[in-house]
Parts: sequence; C-alpha cells; structure tokens
Amino acid sequence: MDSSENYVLERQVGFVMRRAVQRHIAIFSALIPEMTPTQFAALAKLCELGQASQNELGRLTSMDVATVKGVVDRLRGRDLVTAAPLASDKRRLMLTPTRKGRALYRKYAPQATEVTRQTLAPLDEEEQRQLLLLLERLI
Amino acid sequence: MDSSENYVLERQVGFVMRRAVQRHIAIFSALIPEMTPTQFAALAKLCELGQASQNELGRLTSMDVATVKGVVDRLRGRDLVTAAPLASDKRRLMLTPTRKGRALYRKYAPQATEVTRQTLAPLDEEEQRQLLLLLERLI
DNA sequence: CATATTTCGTTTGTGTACAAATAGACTGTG
DNA sequence: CACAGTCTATTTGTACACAAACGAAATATG
Repeated sequence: MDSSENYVLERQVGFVMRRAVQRHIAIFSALIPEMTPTQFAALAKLCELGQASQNELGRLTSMDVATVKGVVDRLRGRDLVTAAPLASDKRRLMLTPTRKGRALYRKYAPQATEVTRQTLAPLDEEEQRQLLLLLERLI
Repeated sequence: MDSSENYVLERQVGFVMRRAVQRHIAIFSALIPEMTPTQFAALAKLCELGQASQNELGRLTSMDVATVKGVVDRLRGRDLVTAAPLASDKRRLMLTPTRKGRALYRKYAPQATEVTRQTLAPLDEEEQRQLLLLLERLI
C-alpha cells in the first residue's frame, strides 16, 4: 500500500488553477501588452478610489507590502501614479493616479473586460457565473 | 458614457483566481513547509514517470524552460533529483529522483492530498467536482 | 553529404509574491 | 508625559514565471 499512488498531479486544484491562471495571463498580455494584470489591477483600484495609501491599495488588491511597493514603483516610474507622504500621518504614502494613468485605465478597461470574456469563453453564461461563485467561496 | 465604470476588479476571473491561488499556496506551505507547490509538482511527476528529461518534465508540469531549470536546480541542490546528459542525445538532460527524493514524495503525497482537501473545504463534494471540471475547461 | 531547421538547455532581464528584519511614526494606557 | 504596542513603508533574500537571445546537438531536406 503506497498512498502516493493515489496522488495525481493533474487532479489537484492547485495545479489546475495554476494552469488556468497561466492561460489567463497569456490572454491578458496579448490584449494589453502595455502592462501586467497586477499593474492594471492596482491602477484600476486606484482610479476607482481616486486616492489611497500604498498599504490600503495593497490590501484592496491582495498584494503583499513588498509586492505592492514594486508594482507602485513601476507605475510611478511610468508616470501613471504619483505619491506623496500624508501630512496628517507621515507613515502613509498617499497615491493618486495621474491624468495619464486615468487615461490609460479608461483606454484599457474595455480590453480588460474582454480578457475576462475570452478567458471564460469555453463556458456558457451559466457556467461562467457558477465558476466565479465557486472560486469566490474558496477565498 | 465611460465604459471603465463597468469594470469591477473583484468580478474579473483573473483577480479571483489569483486570490484563490494565494490561499491555496498558504495552505500548502502550512502543511508542507519543506518545499514549494512547484517543487512538489516537479518531484511528483518525476516519481510518477521514474525518469524524464528536463524539457519533458517542464512540459508535463506546465513550466517554462527557464522556470523548470530553476526548480530542478533547487531539487538537485537538495539531492532529491539527479541529472545526467543522455548518451543517445547529448542535448537532453535526463532527470531521476534519488532515493531521498522518492522517500520525500511518498512522505508528503498524503499531505498534498490534504492540501487539496482543505483548499476545497468550503465546497461540498458536488461543487468540488463542478469547480475542477469548469477550471479544466478553461485550459 | 551539406546545410537549413528544429530541439534542448542555458543565460539574462523583468515582474510578481512572500517572509523576515528594520526604522520611523502614531496611539493608547498608565 | 512616557513608553509599549501597533501601523506603514522599506530592504533583503528566495522562489516562481516568462520573453528573448544564444550555442550545441540532432534531424530533415535537398
């Protein structure tokens, strides 16, 4: 009896999700070569909020403090986001999308929607809703 | 009319999958702190096959050539896998799990199954099967 | 047989992702 | 007020992940 006989890599959620994410990222970068999904997520959330501290943005986009710093640095480097320490709390780094950042977001939001559409294309509408609901319950 | 108004980050599959993967990895590293999901996947596949070239292993575990090299290097560094150029085709690097590697795989295979179980725990059996089937169709 | 093409592996560069350690700023409580 | 604990951001180190470019080996094709 060897319990490792029962283990089939291809049937593990982790493996299947990893592959699904790979395909999704490929679709994303084909449709939006100008930025990564993570960068777009950060920019989108910041545009939605108007303004947020780096820490807050990280929490809302599920990024680690170190990760969000890297992402924000690259957005700042491309002049899509500006940063300034908050006067009332000098620990916090307030982020604001620039005009250029907001324009880029508006430009690519429809493309980003299309990325989701293409990723889910193998499923019908009902299945798409099912999948989203099931995934959300895993979180 | 601003189409970016329709874009809600939290409703995009990419975002939801990314979060689900994050949770899965957290569960994995809690149960199997000794190696990463990727390393385990490579080791598991290699143990299943008995032997494989690095390239082959990469294809079967959905890893890029550069990625699989890093993963294999780390497995070799820990003496879980040995590598040797194939005499009949000097381009290929044949990989074989060591006794230690096979032992580690057998030891952790049940834990890896448990990782999947815990990841899917919020869903009932039927929903778990549903999710797996839907995800597989995205690939 | 000669060479064009393909395959395999490596290297380099960029971008997530997280842990852990650090430093500075704030808050609450004594 | 002092200072312990908390919060925010940064830094460092490790580990995927992929693109692009390279060299060496094998294969195909003329």
